[in-house]
Amino acid sequence: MHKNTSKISLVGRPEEVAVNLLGCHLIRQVGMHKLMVKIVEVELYDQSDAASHSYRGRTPRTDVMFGPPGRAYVYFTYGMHFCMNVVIGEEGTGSAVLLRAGEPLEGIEFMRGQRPSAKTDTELTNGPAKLCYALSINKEFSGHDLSLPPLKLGLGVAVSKKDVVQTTRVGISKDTDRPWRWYIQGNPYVSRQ
DNA sequence: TAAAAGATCCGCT
DNA sequence: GCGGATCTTTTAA
Repeated sequence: MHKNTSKISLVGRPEEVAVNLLGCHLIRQVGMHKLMVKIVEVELYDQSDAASHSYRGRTPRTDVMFGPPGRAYVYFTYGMHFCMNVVIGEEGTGSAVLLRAGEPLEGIEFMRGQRPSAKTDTELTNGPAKLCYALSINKEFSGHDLSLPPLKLGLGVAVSKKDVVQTTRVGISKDTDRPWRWYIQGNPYVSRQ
């Protein structure tokens, strides 16, 4: 069995940091509603990576990627969607982990209200932008410290290595061969098995 | 100042 | 499976 550390490690070998975010909880407070998901799919992006926003260095948008670990990096894409990352690595390092999918644990009714186009519950949070809609996360959260409400990262249940699949990333056109996507095998909320 | 690309989602076929 | 929606960010001229 794997030991469950008392603290989420966000510095160290980036691949390890990324895979260890699987099973962690993301907790969002919206007024009286408490929402919680388990992270089931992640992707790693870093400075050496042509697919990463940090590849060309620090810009106004990517500034938080180079900031201290444990903050949210939220960006607006395709003219209509938000995606959320967890900034990792020491300050000055442009690396982050994209949260691509989650499994609702609490507040699923609120999430249904946030996702009117979802025909089934799995469609609530089985994609990076869907996750942001379900949890009501927008650009205002970019730079937010994830140890504080109303958006927190919490320890979940440790995921066994044998339940983790490692593969290439989704939706990118550069550095497509990097095996920097991880997901929990068989979890129905994974965007693409 | 302009132009292109983009870590996606949805509806339609 | 495919294409349209829609607009911020970045880069180049």
